[in-house]
Amino acid sequence: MAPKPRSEAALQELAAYFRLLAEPARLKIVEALAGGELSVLQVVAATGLKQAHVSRQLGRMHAEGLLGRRKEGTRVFYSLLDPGLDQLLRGAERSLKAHLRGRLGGLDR
Amino acid sequence: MAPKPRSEAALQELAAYFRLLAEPARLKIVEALAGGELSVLQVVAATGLKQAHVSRQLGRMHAEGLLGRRKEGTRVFYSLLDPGLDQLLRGAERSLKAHLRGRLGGLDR
DNA sequence: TGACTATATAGCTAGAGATTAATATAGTGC
DNA sequence: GCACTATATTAATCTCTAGCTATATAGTCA
Repeated sequence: MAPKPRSEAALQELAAYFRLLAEPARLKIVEALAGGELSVLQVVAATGLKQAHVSRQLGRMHAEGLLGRRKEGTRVFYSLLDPGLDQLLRGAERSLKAHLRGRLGGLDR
Repeated sequence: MAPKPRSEAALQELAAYFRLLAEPARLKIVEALAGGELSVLQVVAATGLKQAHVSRQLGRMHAEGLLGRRKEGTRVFYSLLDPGLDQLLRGAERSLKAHLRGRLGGLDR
C-alpha cells in the first residue's frame, strides 16, 4: 500500500524546489512575471521590493532553472520558463483552502 | 495580461504552505503517511528520523492543518488530510524535471 | 503506588537565507 | 575619456528553524 517510494536525492530536489516557492517575495516576483517577461527594474516597480533584493532573487531563480534570461542593451529581461508553474500554484491554493478549513474545524482535543 | 493578482496575505499563506513542503524530512514523513495513518513511532521507524524530531514535525504539520490526529491509548496516529497533496507532489515533480532540463541547457551567455 | 511505553517539550548549537545599504560592474551615448 | 542608467555583488545584521540531547508528560498495567 505504498504507492511511491522516492529516493533521498529526489526528496532533496523536491524540497529545494518548494523552498524556491516558500518566500512571499519570490512568489510576488513569479506573479509579476506571469504576465510576460520583465526587466529587473520593471519587477522592482511591480513588486515594490528593493532592487538589490530583486536582482538577487531573480539571479537565484534563474540559476535554479526557474527563469529564463535575455539581455537587451543594458537591461536584462527575465521570464517564467515552466508553464506548469501556474497550475502548480493553483493546485497549492486548492490544498491551502482545505487546510484552512481544517485549521478552523481542527481544534480537536 | 495579468491573469491573477494575489493579495499579500494570500502570498504569505501560500509561501507558508510551500515552506512546510520545503524540508526533505517532512516530505519523507508525508510519504510515509501516504500509505495510511501511522503512530509516531511507526513514522520514526519508517523514516529513520529521531523521535523528538518526528514528534515536532508531526505537531507542526498538524497545527498547520496538513495532518489529522487520532489518539488511541498511549499512541497518537497521524494521517494526511488533503487527498490533493499527492497530486501536488506529482505536479511539482513534473515542473522539477523541466527545471533540471533548463539547468542542463541553461548555460546561456 | 511504581514500572513501563509512547509522545511531547525545553534548551541548545549551527547553519541557511532574507533583507538592507553601499559599492561595483557593464552598457550606452556624448 | 565622462556621465548616466541598469544590473549585480559585497558585507553586515537578523530571524528562523533543523537537529540534537535530555527531560517531562501522559497513558497502561501490575
